[in-house]
Amino acid sequence: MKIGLAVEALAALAQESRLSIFRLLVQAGKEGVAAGALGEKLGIPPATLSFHLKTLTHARLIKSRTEGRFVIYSANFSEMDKLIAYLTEHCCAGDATQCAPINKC
Amino acid sequence: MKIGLAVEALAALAQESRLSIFRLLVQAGKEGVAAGALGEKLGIPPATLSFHLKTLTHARLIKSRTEGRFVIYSANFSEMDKLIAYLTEHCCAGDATQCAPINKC
DNA sequence: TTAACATTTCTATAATATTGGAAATGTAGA
DNA sequence: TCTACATTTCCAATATTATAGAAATGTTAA
Repeated sequence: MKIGLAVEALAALAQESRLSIFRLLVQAGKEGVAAGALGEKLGIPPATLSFHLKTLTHARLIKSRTEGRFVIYSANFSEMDKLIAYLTEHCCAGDATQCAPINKC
Repeated sequence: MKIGLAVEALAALAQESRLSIFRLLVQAGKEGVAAGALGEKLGIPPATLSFHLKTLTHARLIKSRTEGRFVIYSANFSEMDKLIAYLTEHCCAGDATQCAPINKC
């Protein structure tokens, strides 16, 4: 992963509404959640929600598919894992015993 | 972890200089690196570096100790792990087989 | 094709973050 | 104490981001 993409992903998550959206989608799994349902659950007006969804999508953290009139969003798990790997890369000068364990997803 | 702290940590990492500083410290391990050495390695002027170190410290992602005239910074590994756990919490509606594995530190 | 609905784009305003020079602070050795 | 050095604070200019109303777009069902 290149630093620019990591910064973009972190910036996308560094905002309360977007972090809530992302975590909700992580918890929802592959099936995802419709845009409207997200907005209703989080109390975010349509235009604002759309702005945040675009930001998360551009950062590759979420993806969407269209089903009829609905746009269903879901987390991009492999990109999340890449980001985490980037943060922990070459941790502790190679001495893994120094590092606390990371919970598996 | 509360969402406000997670947002603060992510915002701290969502900036190229700070992400570089953090990764350098993650890779350095417990011993850490002096402020000046960080600035020199990354080509960041003192005032700017100090601003970024303060931001990372306030977000609890790094910590410092004083040794003579030097201030030695090091990564706060347990806080990093908490942040990662917060992002992946309750992943995939409890179906762990849906999720890609996360590399251990 | 018309009406209802879901979502996005456009736009302006308000709020927040980044940068680095200059000065201040604190530490150590002579 | 005096001087050199490491780091931080102060400050102002500049850049970036968040918000949400209104209008536009696209989809479905009757």
